[in-house]
Amino acid sequence: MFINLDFESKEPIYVQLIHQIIEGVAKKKLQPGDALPSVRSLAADIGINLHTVNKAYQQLKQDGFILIHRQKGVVVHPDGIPKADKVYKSVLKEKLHPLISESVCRSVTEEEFLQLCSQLFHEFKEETGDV
Amino acid sequence: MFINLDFESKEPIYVQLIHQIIEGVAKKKLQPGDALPSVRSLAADIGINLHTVNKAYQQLKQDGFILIHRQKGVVVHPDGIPKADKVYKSVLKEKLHPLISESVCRSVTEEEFLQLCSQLFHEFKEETGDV
DNA sequence: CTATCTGTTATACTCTAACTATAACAGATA
DNA sequence: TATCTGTTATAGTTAGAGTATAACAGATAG
Repeated sequence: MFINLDFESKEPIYVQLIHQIIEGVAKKKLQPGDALPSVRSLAADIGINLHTVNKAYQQLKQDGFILIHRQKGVVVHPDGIPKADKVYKSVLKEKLHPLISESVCRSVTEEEFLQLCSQLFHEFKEETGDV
Repeated sequence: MFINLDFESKEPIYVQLIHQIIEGVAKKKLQPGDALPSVRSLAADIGINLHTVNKAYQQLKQDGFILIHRQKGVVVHPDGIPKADKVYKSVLKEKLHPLISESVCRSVTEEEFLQLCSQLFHEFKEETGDV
């Protein structure tokens, strides 16, 4: 796998895991239907406990990113990732709020901020291995 | 004060405090030189411990938002808030990254995302009591 | 001078989240 | 039957968040 954790980070391991898997989906390294490692093998691979991996998987399942067949294993959701709904957008807004508020204080212009976001968006499009 | 905390939130109280004060500065409810309540009075006002307020203040001081005169009290930094430097922008980027990556997965278009940010930026300009 | 305000520091305690360590269970499959 | 899957349960450690007191040092108002 392409998982790369920072054990010194204040960001919990299972959150880092979630982010990296989502990033994998965004960059299409992981496509709908693709299999993910079992909780045990991924845990062993990274050198962490299986419960930590399981916690990440449960969260990803809850958010509609993956399907977990009891004996078949874990799979990126075959129907694709659920589109953003109002709840998601509301949460997104709450997460953006403090970032923008501090940016305003630090004299980051709206243009500059949007440009940064735009740049990040393009990071995904570039690495797309579209058919 | 305009402080409004959610004690049920997973977001630590001191972080909420930091965000709200920064938001106050961004909306110019708090201007450079303005006095902030003492750790004790704010703590009593909100109904929390003075150490929790102090933790928030220390962080804000570290980030250049406020000045703390040992006996005079706490003041919004008279010279204004330090402009965004490379470190800040790098951290900002790291915080935006997972948000954008999930948005991409959920089919939020770049335009839609930028529009949301833009909207948040305008929230601050609107409430500005500029001279 | 004294009382009272400020931030600061120190100690100690509770509670929760994160993470680990084992173990066991149940269903599928080779 | 052995082995793989996810799942559940129990138990332990560690760190962060928050609280509770107390005390110190400098400034200031009475």
